[in-house]
Amino acid sequence: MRDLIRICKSISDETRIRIVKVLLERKSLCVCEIMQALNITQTRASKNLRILKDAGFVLDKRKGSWVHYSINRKMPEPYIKMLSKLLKQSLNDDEGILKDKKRLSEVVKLGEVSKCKGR
Amino acid sequence: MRDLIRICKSISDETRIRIVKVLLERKSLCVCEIMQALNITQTRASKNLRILKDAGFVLDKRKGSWVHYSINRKMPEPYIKMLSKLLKQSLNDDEGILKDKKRLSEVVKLGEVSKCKGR
DNA sequence: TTTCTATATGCGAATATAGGCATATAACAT
DNA sequence: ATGTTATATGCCTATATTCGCATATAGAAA
Repeated sequence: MRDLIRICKSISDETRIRIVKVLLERKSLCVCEIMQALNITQTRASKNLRILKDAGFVLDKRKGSWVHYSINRKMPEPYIKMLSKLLKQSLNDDEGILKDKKRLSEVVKLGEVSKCKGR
Repeated sequence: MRDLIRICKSISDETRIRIVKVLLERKSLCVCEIMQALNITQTRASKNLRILKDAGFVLDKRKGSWVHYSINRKMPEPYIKMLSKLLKQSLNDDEGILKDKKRLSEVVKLGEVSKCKGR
């Protein structure tokens, strides 16, 4: 019960839904790519990623200075699996989500030198 | 986005998950049956039912003095449909849920004259 | 070492949520 | 009409959540 509630709460927030939606677009993203894609502060990105991680929704992997986050596609709990699927099907016409994806493609494509020189 | 968040929030609470789980056991239940099954106050039952109703998870139907609530199985939003399915598969071994179901079967079977003379 | 860059986190303020008590409303019975 | 039962809701308090600021930590580079 506790787990289920934690998981549901983790996607009951607009910022975190947006994070999941951009993560579903790529194999993995580092925090600075996510904050640029969503146009949010670093604190906000980090804290919400922590919540998604604690829920089991995303995995993190340190690579030097960068931490790469990815959707947990390996051995997710059944709840996570179903909800990832739900989110994958959802909001694909949403204005805000489309903007995030657009910014994401720009950030990842151009490297965006000012921040995140990781690519 | 707003709808999705409202729906996820509606099942991010133990009381409401318990309500959905007992409602999944029957065609419909009135408020007093639900409050007895979960052993909670009337206020708590009513308020949480309202939240589930606003999310589109449950339907209500007045029958005289009683209001019968049921899972929205007719034309639920895709989100609701998937999440109902998820909840149907979930927590079937959960101690608390089993207790709720046990109390439910007693309440509905015996009529429990002290409250809810609706049956 | 010091100095960057990337990320995490403690604290505090604003806001949201849950649930109790009292009360309101609705339907029915007398 | 009055009373009784079922349900809903306004107000209040306790608790939780979100997020910004400042700061801490971690790794790479100089």
